[in-house]
Formats: sequence, structure tokens, C-alpha cells
Amino acid sequence: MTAPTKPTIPAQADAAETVGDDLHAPVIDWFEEHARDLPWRRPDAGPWGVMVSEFMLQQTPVSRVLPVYEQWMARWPRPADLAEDTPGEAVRAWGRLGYPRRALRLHGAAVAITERHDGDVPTEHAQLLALPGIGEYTAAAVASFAYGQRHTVLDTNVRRVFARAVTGVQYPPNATTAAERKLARTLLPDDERTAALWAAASMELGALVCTAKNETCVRCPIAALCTWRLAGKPAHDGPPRRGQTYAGTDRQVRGRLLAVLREAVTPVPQSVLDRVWEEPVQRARALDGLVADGLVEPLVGGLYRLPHG
DNA sequence: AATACGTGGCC
DNA sequence: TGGCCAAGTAT
Repeated sequence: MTAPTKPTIPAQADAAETVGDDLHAPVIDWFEEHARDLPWRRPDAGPWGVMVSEFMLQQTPVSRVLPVYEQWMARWPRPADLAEDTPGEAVRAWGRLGYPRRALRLHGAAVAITERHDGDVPTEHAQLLALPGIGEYTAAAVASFAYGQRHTVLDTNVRRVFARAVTGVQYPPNATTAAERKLARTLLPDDERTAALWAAASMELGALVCTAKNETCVRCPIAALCTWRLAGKPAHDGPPRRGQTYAGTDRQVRGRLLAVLREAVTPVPQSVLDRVWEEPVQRARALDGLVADGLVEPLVGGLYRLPHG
């Protein structure tokens, strides 16, 4: 069918096409000067190192990932090495990084890579996306950082940089919008190598300079072009961004239960787990949830351990 | 679309 | 001191 009326191109996207050309060089130059020397960015990290780092960095600061990453890569230097071990060992090695389902999914991804991809991290975005624990962002990140491909890598840092520099607002929307994806595509350099650099550079800018709080515009390579800054840095208006409650939630109980099981060498009796939380209903619900998620394996006789299978 | 999912550092 | 924040994914 033909579209009788072509939607008007939003003025922002139109302007962005021009603006993009002004942003790329300064941001990439800044990156090449100021990029952190992170282990997963070194040439010897390889696609598996990039992928492991991306799993660990989901919602988790670099400083806490570094030591766990080093131990992980030393122990499981290839996907097949991790696949041979139990998922419980992955959960244990995950330590206190948080969101331990990531460890389970990373193990599952390693198994899938071993079975379906001959042990090599796949190169295609669609193949990456099909792996457990890999969503839109991580698929693009691995394809871009590990294989130098041209993808829109839209994480919280990049979204914030775009929101400020181009859209002129302090914070991006709560959830990623179609408009943001469109803007990211518009801003993505045509050249593959430049696009990959741009992805890493715009993310690093958001992580180091254009931060959520206490942004340091004096160090920003595109401050002169930043719409938000030029507008006087107006405060975020819209609906408040949902905070994450934690104290007293099932998540806290799950955390305590799993902490006990991570430290245990032998199966743990129910009675020991019972001590981590007073309230029995919530305690039972949390444990059931962990079992349902595959993070805990119940054995006969009221014993529990990290999953072996 | 909204919600669940860990943990710890910071101001 | 406690809410905010940190390279999201799955349902």
C-alpha cells in the first residue's frame, strides 16, 4: 500500500543529521585521549572477554566488575570452559556482583555457544540476541565492541548524552522510546569503523563526563554544541524516575539466602536458611523463587545447594 | 507497559 | 541518612 501522507520528519531528527557530523570527531578524539584502560578493551580480551564484561556491567559499576572479571576470565578463558562447569559454580564465582540470574544466563549462553556456534561467540546481531541474557543493548555492544560492526549501542550513558546534547533535556525517558532509537540511528556514522568508535566513545562520555549527577561540562568535548547546556541546563520536569526499593523486599531475602549458599561447600539444611529472615511466608516465597529461577537446587531431606545441572 | 531482579558507594 | 545511581533483561 502507498502512504498517502508522509509523516513529517521531526525537526529534531532533521537537525540531528547535521549535528551528528559536528559531534563525531570531537567525541571520538576525546575518547582516544581519555578512554579508560579497561581489560575488556585490550586486544587480547577477545569476543568472549567483551561478552563477559557486558554481562557483568549490566546495572553494575566498573569498579565492582573489575576483580570478578579477572578471576572469571582466568578460570574460564573460553565459552566451552564455562560450559563444562556447573551453573552453580558460575553463580558462586559471580560473588556479590548482584542480579545473580546474570551468572546463570551467562553460563547458559556459554553452553549455547558451545553447542550451536562451535565454541565461538557469534558475530551476528540476531545470533547474539538469541542467547540467554542478551538483549538489544548487549547484542549491539558485543557486535560493535568485539567485531567492529555498525550498530546503535543505546545504553543509559548514550541515552543521557543524546538527551542532553541533542534533545536538550536533563534525562532520557524512563524506558527507551522509538524516538530515541531513531535519533541513535540518525547519529550513527555511516562508516563501520567510525560507527564502532562512536558507540564506545559516546558511552564513555556519558560514563565519565556527562554523568547523571555532577556532570562536568568543562571537560566535555561537545559542550559548545550541547542543547541542554546552551538552554541553561533546565531541570528534569516530567514524572519522577522510579526509584528501586530494596529494604524489606523479596530481593533482599533472596540475596541473603543465596549468600549463604554461595559460601557453603556442602548442601545447606533448610534450618540454616531459615535463619536469614524472620518472617516465614516471605522467606519461603523467596526460596521458592530462587528454585523456580534455577538459582537454587533442592535436594531430598530438606537440603539446598547451588545448581549442578 | 510495568515490574521484578542485588549490591554497594556516594553526597 | 537515605534516596539515587551503576554498560539491562525477561516477562
